[in-house]
Amino acid sequence: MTQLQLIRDPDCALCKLCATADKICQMGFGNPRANVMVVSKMSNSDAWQTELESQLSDVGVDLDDVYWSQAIKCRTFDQDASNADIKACRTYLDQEIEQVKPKFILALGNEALLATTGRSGITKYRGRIHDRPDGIKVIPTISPSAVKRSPGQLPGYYADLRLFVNQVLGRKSGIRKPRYAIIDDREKLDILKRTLPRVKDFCFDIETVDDYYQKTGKIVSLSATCVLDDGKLFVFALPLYHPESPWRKRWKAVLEYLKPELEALERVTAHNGSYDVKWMRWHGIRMRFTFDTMLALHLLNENIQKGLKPACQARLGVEPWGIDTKYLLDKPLLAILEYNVLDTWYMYHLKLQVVEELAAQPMLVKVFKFVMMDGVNDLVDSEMRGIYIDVERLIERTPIAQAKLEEIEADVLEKAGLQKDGRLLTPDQPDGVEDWPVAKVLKTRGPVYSTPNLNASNFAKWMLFDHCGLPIISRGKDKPDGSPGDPSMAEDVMLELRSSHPVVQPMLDRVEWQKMLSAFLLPYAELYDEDHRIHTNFKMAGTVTGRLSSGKNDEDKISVGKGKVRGVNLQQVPRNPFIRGLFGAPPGWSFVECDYSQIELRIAAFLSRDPTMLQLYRMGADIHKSTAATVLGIPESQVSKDDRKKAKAVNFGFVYGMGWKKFIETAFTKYQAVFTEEEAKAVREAYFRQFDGLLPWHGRQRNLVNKYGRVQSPLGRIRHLPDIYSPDKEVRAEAERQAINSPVQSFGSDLAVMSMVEINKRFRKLGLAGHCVGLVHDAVNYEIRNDCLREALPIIQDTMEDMSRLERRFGVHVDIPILADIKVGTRWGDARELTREEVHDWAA
DNA sequence: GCAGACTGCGCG
DNA sequence: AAAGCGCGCAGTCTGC
Repeated sequence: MTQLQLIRDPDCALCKLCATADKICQMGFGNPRANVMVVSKMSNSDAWQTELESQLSDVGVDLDDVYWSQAIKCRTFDQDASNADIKACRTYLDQEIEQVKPKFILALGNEALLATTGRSGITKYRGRIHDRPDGIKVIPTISPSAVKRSPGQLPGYYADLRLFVNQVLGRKSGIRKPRYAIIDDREKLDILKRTLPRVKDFCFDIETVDDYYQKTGKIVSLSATCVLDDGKLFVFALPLYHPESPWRKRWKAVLEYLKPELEALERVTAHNGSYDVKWMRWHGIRMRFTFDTMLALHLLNENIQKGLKPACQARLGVEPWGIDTKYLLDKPLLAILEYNVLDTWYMYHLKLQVVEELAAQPMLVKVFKFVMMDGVNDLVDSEMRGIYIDVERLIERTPIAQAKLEEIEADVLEKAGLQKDGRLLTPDQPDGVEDWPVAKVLKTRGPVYSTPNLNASNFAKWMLFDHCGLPIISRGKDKPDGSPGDPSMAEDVMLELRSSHPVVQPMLDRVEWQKMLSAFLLPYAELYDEDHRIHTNFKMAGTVTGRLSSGKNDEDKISVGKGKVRGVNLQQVPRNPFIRGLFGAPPGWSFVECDYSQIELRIAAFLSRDPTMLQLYRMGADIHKSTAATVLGIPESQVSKDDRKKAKAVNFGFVYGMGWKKFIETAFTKYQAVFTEEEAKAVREAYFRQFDGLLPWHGRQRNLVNKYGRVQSPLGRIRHLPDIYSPDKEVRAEAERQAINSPVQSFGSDLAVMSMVEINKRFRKLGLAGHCVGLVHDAVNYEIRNDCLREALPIIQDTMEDMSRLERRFGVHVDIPILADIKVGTRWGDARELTREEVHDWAA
């Protein structure tokens, strides 16, 4: 003990915390020879310590064998510890570890994770075993205080604690490992082929190298845990492309051999099956899958980690398993097969659990089936098909944008009074002048540009705020060391400075062109395939509300730039026809976009029961126009197009709880509309007088989330909002606003997905040549062969607007009209909106 | 050279 | 009294 206390430095000033700490540099306590060290963020209060001890005791930790320590040795609640503070403090913890020599460390919270492993990101690393260079095993989990704030985290937290104690006691997991058949000769392959028709549930997983659409893409193995018609389990591993595999040269033929049986499977289960199914379809096996454990987990709790491994560890208490899948072909085949099998084995057990939980909530089962599973299977088609891009236009427009950008940048430098060819700012920059140039550039380790970097870089900030002398209106976040953040170059700031200096306007202009090039034109040029199509990756579990997210695969995010990697976000294609008009339909086909008209506002009317909104929608009135008239205090007939646009900001903002302050801000940045404080307050008041059902609805949602910690969409989708239990009232208020928005957004998005599924179904039934190429929250995009337009257009619009399926499936009666607008053209950006008559009489 | 934090901006 | 919501990605800078 004395030895340990010697580590302490009561005069420590390595970080800023000592300024407010009630006791500086406090060491840990407990058994100085313990096998187990528990590291918290700071020293715990007595109450916390008692609770923590009882939790650990619950799962079987011997409290006499524990040394209790902290990442931060100074205890203070007046300021937050930054990563730098934690790192500074590590010296004491390291010495403690050195002296105590524990075999296992339980790290509670991100601070403790950082202090014991040097890694940051507790949600990523929790529940995994980290081997320190000194041989000590660290198991991180979330902090007990996070669990207090979010009681939904409790099961996962306890699972991590159990994993920890199992490691300490050398215990194995609850689920025994399976025996499985390795299909490595013709006879076994035939047995498999004969067995597949008896399979009632096929829980499968594949191991792969590279991407499915590349020539180098191979399926290394396929495994499944199968439930047979007699209820027995059959587990197999089929080696495919691997140096040690008997099928290494015939792996595609093997798949082809099993194709009829695989395609006939009744129930197919996978974890993130979109991935596996894409591979199978690419290799000619037209599989649909019926149960995705990842999507089920997401539906049950949108806030938790959805990976197979963390989920199984948390729910089944199994030990971490797995191999490094990076250079799969160099790994021993048997290890791969074992890993592959375990994935399916645990997936099967996971499914047993989640099926039970879903079954207890019949509404969720329907969302799962009709929105998620139906949706994800159709989205796989859309992703694989891709969206057609007009390569000629792309090639033509890219240099236009580049030239425009160069021109603007030259203008910027000229207006700033700088030379255009580099960092030299004034002629004959003498050495030692305290200016931007060489000295400062060389001090930073970033790239040294031959031309100035006018993005929000140090150079640009120097140019605007030092060289041109613009006032600093707002700054970014404070630096970790407490110094003030960098001056902001955000759009609203620039807009405000526009009149102060001629350099500002071209700076504003260049942002738009820079973004177009770097975020759209250049990536598109890299990503289109030989059929001139661009592919995205839709995630059904990518958002907390049930919306889809779109973009690259997670794995691909790292390797982007190292070659052609698929995946572009098709939900953020600029509305500007210069970009949006690049997408469209191939020759002979048309691009059709059908989007719900003001869907979220209609849903807000439906849910809030606001009489005025309901009335307006039932009359077919233009609610944005009406709002414009109300807030501007003018008759509707005098509302201009611009006024209507402003009213959109009003509607969408106020419906979800925006205050007058934020309203002034968004009205200015988004619509260049200037409101004074009084005007903004008056507008807000007028708005809620006009729609006097909205605030009571907000109140109802607030009550619900306060009472239950969650809210539900009309279809039963649940949004868990544990932040409502936060001691911080701003955090609670945020949860309340989310409680208002969530059911609306959720319902709207489920409507769009179900419409897509139904449209696809009807197209298939009628044999129409029309394919969904994307879904943008409240809009579906289709490519339709021209000769099918006549039949297809009314189907699309009618299906979108038809709410009778909802009534039949969910018993939800939508009592206001839901309308969808339809646009047809050869290109997305150029498409023309059709009247109802035109939709139903396209031939003309 | 990589990873993470942060800003800023594209979409609904 | 005050409070929009939901995403993904490019780019910069910093720490290691």
